[in-house]
Amino acid sequence: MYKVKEVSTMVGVSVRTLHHYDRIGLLEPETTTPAGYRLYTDHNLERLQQILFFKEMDFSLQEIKEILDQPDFDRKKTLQTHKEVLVKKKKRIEKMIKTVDYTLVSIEGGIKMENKEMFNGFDMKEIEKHQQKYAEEAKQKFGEAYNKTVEKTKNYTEEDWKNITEEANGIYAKLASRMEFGAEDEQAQEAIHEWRQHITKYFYECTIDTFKGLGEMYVADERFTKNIDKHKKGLAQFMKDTMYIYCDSHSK
Amino acid sequence: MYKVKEVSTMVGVSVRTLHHYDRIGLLEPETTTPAGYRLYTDHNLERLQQILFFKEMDFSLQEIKEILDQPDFDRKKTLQTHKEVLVKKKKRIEKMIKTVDYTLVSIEGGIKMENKEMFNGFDMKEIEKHQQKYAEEAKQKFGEAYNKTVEKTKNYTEEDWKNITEEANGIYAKLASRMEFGAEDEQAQEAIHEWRQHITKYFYECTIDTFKGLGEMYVADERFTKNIDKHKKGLAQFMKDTMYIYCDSHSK
DNA sequence: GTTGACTCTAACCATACGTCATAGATTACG
DNA sequence: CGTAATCTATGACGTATGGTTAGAGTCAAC
Repeated sequence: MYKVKEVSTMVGVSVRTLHHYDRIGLLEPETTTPAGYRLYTDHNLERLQQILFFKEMDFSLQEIKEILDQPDFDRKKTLQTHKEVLVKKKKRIEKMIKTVDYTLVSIEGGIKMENKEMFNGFDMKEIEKHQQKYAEEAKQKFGEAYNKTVEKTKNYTEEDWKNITEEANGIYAKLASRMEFGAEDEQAQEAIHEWRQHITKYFYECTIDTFKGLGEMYVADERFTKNIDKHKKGLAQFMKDTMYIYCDSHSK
Repeated sequence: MYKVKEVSTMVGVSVRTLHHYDRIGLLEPETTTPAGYRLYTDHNLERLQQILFFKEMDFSLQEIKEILDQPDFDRKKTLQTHKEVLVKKKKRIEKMIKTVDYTLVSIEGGIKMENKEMFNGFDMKEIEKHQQKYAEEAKQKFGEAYNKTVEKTKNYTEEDWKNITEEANGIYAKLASRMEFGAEDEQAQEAIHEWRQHITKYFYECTIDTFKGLGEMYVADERFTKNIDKHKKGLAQFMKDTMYIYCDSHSK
């Protein structure tokens, strides 16, 4: 049980923010002392992490509340939708940068910029319309099945997790031991097949396409790479190669 | 003289916004009727355009007020500073997109993401610190010379502008007439030299580097291209090439 | 028992307007 | 000229996310 200050320094949010989240019902502490002190559990902290994640993604607190409170919510679709918004924002910022560049060159080069041209790149209303559209769509999807994806893992016990982790580690070890024989090594291919079965069994149906994309992610995103290379240096790259061969020979 | 509704539809802002800008002293109408109706002049509209420009650039209304009211303000530096903020924002969004991608793949591939990793890419506080730093710097620069750049052209009369435009058109015509002879044509080189002199005389000291950058902008930014090609199709490209040769032979 | 660190609630502040509500002004039309 | 429709004005409340006091109670240490 943590008091506000502790949570505050641990997670990096202000005490006021915790008060605020409590008031709007976004994050209520598990219990309070007789004196009214808020006491947060680890469970509360987890929710706070989730809140911060979606906040980083630029969801509003209201939206986050709806997302987290509605157990039937499809996180995946929401994230995909949200990604489109982000891409649009990025494009808008790129346009802003371009316009600033243009303005700077204009100042330097003495070109008189007509006001109309100055605004050429922008169409805020269009952008806002899009954002609204996406927001509405996202809200409509709020009623859909949340745990199609997440519920599956949500109900795993500590015991389950231990087993899953052990199995995974076994596969990692097998793969690591075959690194010297190259990605086409038969036993490596067997192991990588096991890996796909593992994912499908415990997490999500892992199609060939998904599996291939996953492999690419292993080396493209350092957070994956670092995690995997904990077992053996270079394993991430090896897994990617092996997965590539595997997918190639399994795709029709 | 335009009434609120007219301005509103002309420029595309709400009446309420005009009221607001009036109240905070950002944009006060030239006069009012005895009945209190706001009457805006063309001059007011120009200021409104400027306001919208800076707003698009994500300046706050307060900042815009300071920028526009302080005649000793260096727009160029402010824009440069601001550009850095934009670039940072862009990078942040890119990270957000990456994290969303990561999360999606994680969901699909069944990788359990540790919370700490989930936040790997982010350091909001750092970003905010930077933004604040830039904002402060920008504010400090607010006292500096505004019209080092802009005042020069600000005092030009209609007559001046007519002459400048005529001279510019002459140079454009000369260049257009030499397009068939290629960028190294002597007369083209002469004309492009005149163009640089023209810019330096009427607008801003145009160094070789600036001139070269300007030339690139002519083809890289369609707003420039379109403007220039009004005189003759392909002129922008030709000017860029000619400027390139010119700068090459004049550098050092 | 006193001090210092921590906690609580309440309330005001800021952004950039949207959204009424109420009332006066202007314009169009018959 | 009378009336309706349209436009305008001010005023005030609401929104979102907390920051920032302010006054007061709580807790642990010395």
